[in-house]
Amino acid sequence: MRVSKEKAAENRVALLRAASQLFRLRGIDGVGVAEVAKAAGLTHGALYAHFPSKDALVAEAFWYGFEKNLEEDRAVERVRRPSFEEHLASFFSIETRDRLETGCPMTASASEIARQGNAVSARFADAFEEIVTMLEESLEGVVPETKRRRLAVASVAAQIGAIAVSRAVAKADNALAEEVLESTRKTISAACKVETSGRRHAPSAPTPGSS
Amino acid sequence: MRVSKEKAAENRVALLRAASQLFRLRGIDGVGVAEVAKAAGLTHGALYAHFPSKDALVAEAFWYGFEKNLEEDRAVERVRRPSFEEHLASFFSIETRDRLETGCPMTASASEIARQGNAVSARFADAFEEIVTMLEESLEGVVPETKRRRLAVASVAAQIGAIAVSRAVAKADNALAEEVLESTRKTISAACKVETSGRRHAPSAPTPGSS
DNA sequence: TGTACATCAGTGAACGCGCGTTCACTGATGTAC
DNA sequence: TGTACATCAGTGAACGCGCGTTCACTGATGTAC
Repeated sequence: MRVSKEKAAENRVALLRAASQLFRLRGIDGVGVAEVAKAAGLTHGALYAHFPSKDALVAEAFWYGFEKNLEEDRAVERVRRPSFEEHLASFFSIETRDRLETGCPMTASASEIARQGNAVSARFADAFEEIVTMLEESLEGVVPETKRRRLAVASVAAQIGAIAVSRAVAKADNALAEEVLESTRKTISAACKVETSGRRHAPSAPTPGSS
Repeated sequence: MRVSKEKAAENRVALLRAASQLFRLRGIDGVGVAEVAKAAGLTHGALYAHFPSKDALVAEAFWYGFEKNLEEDRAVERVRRPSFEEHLASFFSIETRDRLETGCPMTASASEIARQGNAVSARFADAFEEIVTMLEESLEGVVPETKRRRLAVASVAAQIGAIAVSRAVAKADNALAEEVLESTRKTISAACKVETSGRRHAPSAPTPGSS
């Protein structure tokens, strides 16, 4: 039976949320459309009233999950912009690693995205750029302008790797899983410091004392 | 019909090679046992004479692919041990990124491994440690002993992330894909240098001049 | 060395199951009068 | 405002297909005598 426009819009969001979480948790190939629809409180047929194919659902669900994560970060930023070091502490935390189904889809599905179509690849690239921009802003006044983007790009790539590795080895060797996060964080932090030391660069912002 | 012991052993290796390459290329959930068997020149039934389940095949195929890659590196090392910078140049190269089905299974399947069982997780942890040890050796005489492992762990984690990201965005934005590799390599290299500068550490080895 | 026979790697049909997608149908919604 | 009706989100059966796994069978291999 037909439902109201508002209800239909709600159902669409419910489908995206369910798809997004399930894909992160069990992989894109590991979840069927029927399960996504059921988790959203619908039958599989209804899904095709909202998305033309599973591929289309994957692309939109990836973007939905990414935006939800970024919104949280932006909400934090409205209160106070976190420093680069604070971003790193969050990126490489055990909490981030253990938040699989609600965490960043880039990290949860990194190696699977390479096998998806152009639409998903483009969404991934956009998402990557957005996170890089956020990190670049946190480096203003800390690192010379010419180095900021390079450090931000490397930080995001390293984070995606460290979280994926930490999740992969966690079942077999939790100590190693934690070491990977901490070692990568420290190393990126050190790379940031080497770009900072020995020059004056930013207009006026002070370099905050970091451990 | 029964085959000779030698032929059976060859078939087992053919199954592992086919499984290993197909899983890297199209994902663990994206390849069925029948396709693996066919690629090895057998029928699916034969696969179960060698492996009790697909799960067992996955774990063994992962290790097979990893060992094949490590053997190549060891062959190179027998001629001349590459420097840390040379390892980085290889880790973050476009050639490495484009070698999906014969490249390191850790990189090809990073985010999928987290969803596999304990056996695969343990194999991943072992593989990670082996690569870290290789990198640590290349840092002897370059970086103080206490920092070597930290840098090696971070380098491998960062490489896995950078390659995964580069593959994910390549279809949509190849310039970004190349930037990710280069930026991450430079940043890890900088982190290595900051640990080197301003101290004497290694017994007697000279620090090679690197660009 | 030659013969008889047990072994077992490999074959291919069959199992139940879930996959992505289609479609005739339902019935509340939203609109035209 | 009340009535008639077109719209379309959602239902659920059905489609062909491939999945992982099992198993009766085959026949060359390897072994015991």
